[in-house]
Amino acid sequence: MPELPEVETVRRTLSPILGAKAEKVWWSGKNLRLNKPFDLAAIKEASEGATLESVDRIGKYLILYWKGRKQAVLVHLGMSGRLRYFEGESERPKHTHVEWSLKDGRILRFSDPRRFGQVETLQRGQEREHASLTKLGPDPLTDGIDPSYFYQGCKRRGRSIKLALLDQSLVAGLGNIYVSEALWMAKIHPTRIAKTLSKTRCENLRKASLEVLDRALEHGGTSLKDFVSAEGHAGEHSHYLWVYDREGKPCPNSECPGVIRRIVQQARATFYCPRCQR
DNA sequence: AGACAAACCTGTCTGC
DNA sequence: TGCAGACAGGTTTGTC
Repeated sequence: MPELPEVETVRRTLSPILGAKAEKVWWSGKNLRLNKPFDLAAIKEASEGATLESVDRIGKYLILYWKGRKQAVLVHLGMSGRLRYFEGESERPKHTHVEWSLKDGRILRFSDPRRFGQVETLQRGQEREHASLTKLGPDPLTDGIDPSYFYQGCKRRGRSIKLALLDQSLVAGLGNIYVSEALWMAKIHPTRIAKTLSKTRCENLRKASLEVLDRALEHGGTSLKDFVSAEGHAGEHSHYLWVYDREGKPCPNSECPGVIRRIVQQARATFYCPRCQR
């Protein structure tokens, strides 16, 4: 489901529960990503009895900081994960895996049908040292993307630009939807080898990536299916997508007579205009 | 380094 | 209506 704009939307919409105290942590008993053993004791140690102080985001990862705790809670939504709060008593939705009962009566829940998500702990102040975050590139929103870093990064990659952007090591946060969108905006063909891009075209792509993420964020993210904010609202950006999931439709560039095509790269769908992307 | 496949898991949609 | 198969927003792991 969620790429950077969706995860950032969740982060922002969690603000109403900042300052709330977690009374009790509940776990479904099922493991999450890669069936790694879920460490309930660690999650309790990081959050139970503590006040939610802040929520940060790096790439597609959320970090929940609880007051006075050395460990923070790291959350990744995978494909179908949701992190949202509920007002008062309510029936536990299917596929809920972690639940924080808050002292004010609300409940924070992580649910994830496919269980590709992740909930674990990491050391406060050493976030980037955590195994999941160590290989991530800069976060486009909080770190920005330095033009020469981005150009040099492309220069070092001998694979297609689609795959280079999808890999989180160059830039953290772009996923399958927004990579297609950014490449369309920059008029770059998805199979083009990253290192063959000129400095100018890299710069266009860098700017396009930032703009695509900003635009999606303004619309509260893209909900193709599962995604909802922490308040339970779907995002509106699916109505504004240029190429993603639009195979056979005309290129949104009114000057261009092209038709959107779908190809598969590394077992993942890519959408592009064969006419204006080179 | 990178290509490629498979793995993790469930839900939903398509075609016969 | 039923069933098999394909596919889905992500990441990791292993082999070549």
